[in-house]
Amino acid sequence: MSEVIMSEQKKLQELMATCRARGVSLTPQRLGVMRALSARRDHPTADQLYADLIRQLPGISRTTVYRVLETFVRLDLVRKIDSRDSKAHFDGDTSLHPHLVCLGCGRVMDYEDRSFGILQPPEVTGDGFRIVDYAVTLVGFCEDCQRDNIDR
Amino acid sequence: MSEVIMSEQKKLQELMATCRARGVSLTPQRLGVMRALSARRDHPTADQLYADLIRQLPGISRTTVYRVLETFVRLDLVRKIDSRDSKAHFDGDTSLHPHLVCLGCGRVMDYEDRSFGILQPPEVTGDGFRIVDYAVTLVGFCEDCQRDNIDR
DNA sequence: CTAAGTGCAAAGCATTTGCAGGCTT
DNA sequence: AAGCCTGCAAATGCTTTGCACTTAG
Repeated sequence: MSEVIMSEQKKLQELMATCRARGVSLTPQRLGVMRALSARRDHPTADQLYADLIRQLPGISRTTVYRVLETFVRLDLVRKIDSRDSKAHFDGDTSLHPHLVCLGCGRVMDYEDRSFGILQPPEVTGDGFRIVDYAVTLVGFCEDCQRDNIDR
Repeated sequence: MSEVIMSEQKKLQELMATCRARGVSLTPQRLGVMRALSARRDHPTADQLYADLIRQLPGISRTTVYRVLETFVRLDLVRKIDSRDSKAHFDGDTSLHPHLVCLGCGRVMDYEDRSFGILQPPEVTGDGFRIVDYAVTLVGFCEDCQRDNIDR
């Protein structure tokens, strides 16, 4: 728990610093989205964040959540993750680490071993493709979905 | 070129064998989709395949392309790939290998070194997540998109 | 023959956009 | 005050679905 709180505080400070440095407004919506994202240890979709936020920030719109997340990605505060459920998921931890994607419920989580799948791709491949990033995704079924036997 | 032809032939034979074995119909549409997919060495979207097919199989519908691909995935003839462009891409090679995803044009291709990123994830993680598959995706810009300087 | 497969049109979702009004700096 | 942000509603784009017709086996 203290870990989550810690990173939440740190993340909010990072947001404030970045807004100042990059000259973007620090709005209650942006603060709220960052807080909502940091409060979870899974990697939620825009809509899940909207559902979380509507309680604390009544009147916030889905559109704003999408736009704020887009801004955060542009500012390198948040990483957008491709999942298998045709929804974008978001991770407040922008460092490179492997993810678990559940085929049952669509949840995206961190894999416990953060050093797993550390690769050294070349900057440029033999056919001239310039590599700027990579992702390692472990796919399967989370504990809950195994129990529920919802194997899709 | 002979490689592509080879794998196309092999793939069509695999399709026929699988249809027989699993009791599903071998329709011209299914044959066409498999041929269209095998004819490319990138990993196209359903819509790209539809565009390729409309010439050889006038009258084929987009819906059918989607449905045929879904069937192929179910029959393990084709693998569905998550990309970054919010479109599903399809790969006739179902074996595990790394992909290149271009942020410029959205193209998905094979990475030349097929043994790159071979990992040994555990069957079950410490928190009970059962791993059944994984993906290694290298993200960047293909040669064409570097030339065009379309860096989005 | 008959179940499986196809085509069409319409629906379904996640996400984006245009625009008018509101809020940060 | 000035422009960035937000909210609403409508639009977009990929994909799926309902239904009647067709075709493979």
